[in-house]
Amino acid sequence: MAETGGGEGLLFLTDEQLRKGIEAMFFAYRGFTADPDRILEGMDYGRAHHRAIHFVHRSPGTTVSNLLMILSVTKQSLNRVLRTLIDDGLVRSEKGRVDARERHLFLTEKGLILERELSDAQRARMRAAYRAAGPAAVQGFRQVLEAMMDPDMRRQFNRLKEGG
Amino acid sequence: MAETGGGEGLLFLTDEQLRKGIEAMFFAYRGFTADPDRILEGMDYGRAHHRAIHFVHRSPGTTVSNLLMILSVTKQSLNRVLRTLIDDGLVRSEKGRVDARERHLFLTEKGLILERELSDAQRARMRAAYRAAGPAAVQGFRQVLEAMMDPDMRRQFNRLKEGG
DNA sequence: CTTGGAAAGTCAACAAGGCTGACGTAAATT
DNA sequence: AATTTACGTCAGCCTTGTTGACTTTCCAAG
Repeated sequence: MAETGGGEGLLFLTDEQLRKGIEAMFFAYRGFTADPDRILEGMDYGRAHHRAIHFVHRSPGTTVSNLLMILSVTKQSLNRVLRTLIDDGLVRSEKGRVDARERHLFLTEKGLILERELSDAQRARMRAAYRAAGPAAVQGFRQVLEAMMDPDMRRQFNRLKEGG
Repeated sequence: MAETGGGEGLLFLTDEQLRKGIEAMFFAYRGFTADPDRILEGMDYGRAHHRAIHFVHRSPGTTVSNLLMILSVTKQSLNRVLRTLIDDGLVRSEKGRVDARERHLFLTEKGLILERELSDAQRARMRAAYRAAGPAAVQGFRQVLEAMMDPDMRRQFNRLKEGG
């Protein structure tokens, strides 16, 4: 808990420990995406669609440029994904009332159904991991992840945490 | 620490908490790969080359099929990456002595130099995150990540932890 | 009112890195 | 001798990222 003053307290910072952490991130991230990937294969969608669906669901009415910042991709990349989701009736794009240049994005009923299926799967794995590790571990998990983000992303992350 | 028996102890398993964890993984993984990506852009290499270099360095003399299991890609994908690394003199491929069908992979001097540059950058970020979060958090981080892996990958991960 | 710039959409072309399928070769195993 | 294993390679396809150029729409400032 307290700042470890002595030498032995820093054993968790050895190169070997760090390497284990790096490999853990690598293998865990695969598990993290495995279930949604499985659901999406066969449909015409991929991980990029999942991400768009997630963040539109997360912040209904968000704009395209907002989404661009969060996802850190080019508008061409995002547009290709968004185009198919809109054409397939999963996402609704609504011209802004205050600023008509902006497009506000929402999930349709159909979109909500897929979102639910994807996030149920992903949450189930997360829940199992959380339960297995316990609440104290979860807190540590969150702390390390947050510290690992780029400052810009940490800001995005914390904005999402608070605001709707 | 102990198994939380009551209801309040399970607050960390709410959908909202799980969603935060999911988004934390998403943003953190970007940070995790950002530094090596930056180093590799401009060279003819990408994240796939980094992964190959990492695990060859990790287990010198490992075979191609071994690497295939760890990376979970097809031999065609791996071969494309390995081919360029061998041609560029970063990786050495050695015919097996006991089983001459196998190829054992090693980093050359040149390969070790790039590996060092990449892993220094990635470890620096990891170290900063670990230091900021503290040893208790790091332990929790590792526990949750390990619980999140697919069983096969967890086996790979733990095999790497022990064996050279 | 005009003009500059921001937000969005679109077309085209390209690259990385996944994938499948098919085929070949050398070496080990049966 | 026949089969299986480990590896390499050719060809082609898909997703998802990239640049660059161009248009439309619209807000806001001059």
